[in-house]
Parts: sequence; structure tokens; C-alpha cells
Amino acid sequence: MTDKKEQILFVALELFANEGFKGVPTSKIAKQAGVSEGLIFRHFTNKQGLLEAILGLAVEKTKTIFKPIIAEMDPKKVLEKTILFPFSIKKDEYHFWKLQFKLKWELELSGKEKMQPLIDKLAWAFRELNYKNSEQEAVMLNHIIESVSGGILKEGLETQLALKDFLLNKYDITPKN
Amino acid sequence: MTDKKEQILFVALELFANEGFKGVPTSKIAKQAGVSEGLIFRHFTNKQGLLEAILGLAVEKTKTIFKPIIAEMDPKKVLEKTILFPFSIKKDEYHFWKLQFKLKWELELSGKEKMQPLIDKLAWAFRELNYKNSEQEAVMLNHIIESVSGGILKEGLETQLALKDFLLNKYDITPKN
DNA sequence: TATCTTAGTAAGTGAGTACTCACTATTTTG
DNA sequence: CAAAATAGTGAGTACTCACTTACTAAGATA
Repeated sequence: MTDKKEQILFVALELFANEGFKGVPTSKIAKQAGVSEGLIFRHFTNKQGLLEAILGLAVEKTKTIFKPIIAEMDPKKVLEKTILFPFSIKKDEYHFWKLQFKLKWELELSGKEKMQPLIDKLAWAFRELNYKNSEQEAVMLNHIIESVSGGILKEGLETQLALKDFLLNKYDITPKN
Repeated sequence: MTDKKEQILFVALELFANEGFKGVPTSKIAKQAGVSEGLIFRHFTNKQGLLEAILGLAVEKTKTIFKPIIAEMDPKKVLEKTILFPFSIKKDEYHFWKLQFKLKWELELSGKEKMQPLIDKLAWAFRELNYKNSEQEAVMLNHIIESVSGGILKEGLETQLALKDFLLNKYDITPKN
């Protein structure tokens, strides 16, 4: 992976995340990446190819981000980490997540498969904790996390912060246990 | 409001909802509405103006749709109607809601204000029912409803149907009470 | 070192796009 | 009914955009 190719991916991720796929011309990506426009097409064939290259990296990235939750063996900790997740999105993951949400609506990509391992783990945790309907509990918590994440990405962390302690409390999680 | 003007609004709503604002050329709207392209600009000045005309109608439409919930005076019924809402989106409201969700991400419109009356009503209902933190309960349920609605609009009613009874049960609502 | 492949550029190109303009048809109104 | 306003058309126009092409520069390899 050459420097310029990497720079194209980096800039395209940021621009797509902020202005959408259709909203960003390849000329703008090229200019901001300090690269000739033609180079984008040499490396990625077409604009769609550039997006797919970014999305290809995204699959691995999602796995990495969720690994600490999936690997967790204490069911309460699974819930805690899941609830805390939206409130701890790092600066460098920010564009990444925003792009996922944007594309879900712009190009109607489900992105469901990417969340399935998390839902399965949550279902396991609820089962361990003797919740009645562990499967639906997992789906519901996932809905909450998704909507809260969306709120944070669109309107900022502050707007959702009040929910953090409420949710931890709701799921009976005592911080520092 | 002339027939052709109405037809433009009708077609534009459908196309914007399915393909996004930037994804639909005015030429396509005109053709599908059986109208000359120039007429769009006579009536709405520019493409953005067409969108704003649609969004203007949307404010009223949202009020109408939520009126039965806002007017409800039995707190349990408020919860029931809110939970049932995503599962009872009508065919003719379908494009309308899809556009709201799409634009939230494509043009970063918050659409938050439109939901505030519902959240306030939910907070009232939870207070009446002696929930500890009625305000946050309302915000959380709103998150669930929003994410479930999104799921239905993107992936179909069936994919979310299992949650319906689960949620009714969760909030202690016995159907036909 | 000569050759082959890959990285990179600058200047197109043609299709599409939002919008305009000059004009005609249809209503509205004094 | 005359005139003024409004509805509607269809052929432009200026510009943007994804993509191409013809070319040079730089590494890798035999």
C-alpha cells in the first residue's frame, strides 16, 4: 500500500462520512488528498470501488472494536461494555461509524450482519443472567445502543450523556464492581 | 394548488424517499410526474425549494399522526399506542417516514423537534405510572421506537415483529384491557 | 543495464444536471 | 370582454462529474 493510495482512502472516508457518497466528487477527494484525480481510478477502478475498499477495511475494524465485548466472559460486564460503547467512541473511529450510519440510509446497506455477533453475545449474557426472553432483550438493547450511537454521531455526546447512568442502573450494573 | 403541482410533490416525495435527495435529478421527477422540467422551477424556485415544500407539509403530517397519542389521557394507553406505532405505519405514510430517516443522515436534519411532543407525553405517562426516572424512560422508549421504525422501513415489518409483544409485555400492557 | 511493471500526472471527454428563457395556453379579474 | 396574471412547455446553457487517455517517473527483476 503506497502512501498516496492510503491518503486517498483516509480522505475519502472522512469526506464520505461527512457529506455522503453521492455528495462528494472524486475531484474533491483527489484535491484534498494531494493527488491527481486519475490516480483514484488507477487504484480503485471507479468511485464505487473506492467505497468498497473502505467498506472492506470496515469489516475487520468492526470485529476489532467489538472484540473486547465478544471475548468478555462475565455477563454483567458484557452489558456494561455494550452500554458504555456509544459513549466511548474514539475520535479516529468517529468517521468510520458515521459512514456506516450514513450508508445504511443512502445506499440501503443493512449492516445487520456486522452487528449479529454482538446481538448473539448479548443474548448469551441475558440468558446467563436469567432474563425471561433473552433473545428479545438482546435485540432491544441493540436497538437502544444503535439509536443512542446515532444521536451522538449526529448531535454530539452531550445530548445523550444523561442516558448513560440511567441505562447502567436499569440493567443493574454497579460501576466498579 | 393545481393538479400538476400536487403531482410534482407526490412524485418527488416517493423518489426522494427511495433514492435520496441528491440521488434524484429534477428531470426524472418531471418525467415521472408527466410534467415539463421547467414547471418544477416555476413552482418551487429550485430543487431545494421543492424539498422544503415537502418538509413543510411534513410538520403538519407529523402532528396529525401523533395526535391520537398526545391526546390520550390514559397513561398505559399512551405507552401502548407508542409501542404499536412502528408496527402500524400505513402504506401512504411509508414514503413520508422513509424520507424523514433518509434526510436525517443525508442532510443532517435533526428532526428532533418533531419528536419532542411525543417524548414529553411519554414522560408524563411514566410519571403517572410512578416510574422512577420518567424523563429518561421516555427518552429510552423513544430510542427504541425510532430504531424499530428504522428497521421496519429498511428491512420490512416481519424482521421486527417479534419485538411487538415483547415490548407490550415489558411495559406491562395487557392487550384488550 | 535493459526491460517490464507499477505509480503517478495533466488534460481531456461525453453524459448528465440544475436551472433559464422565450414563448404559448389558460384562468382570474376589473 | 380586455388585460393582467398565472400555469405550463421545450429547447437551450453553463457547468459538474465520473471516467479515459496518452504520457512520464520510478522501482523491481532478469
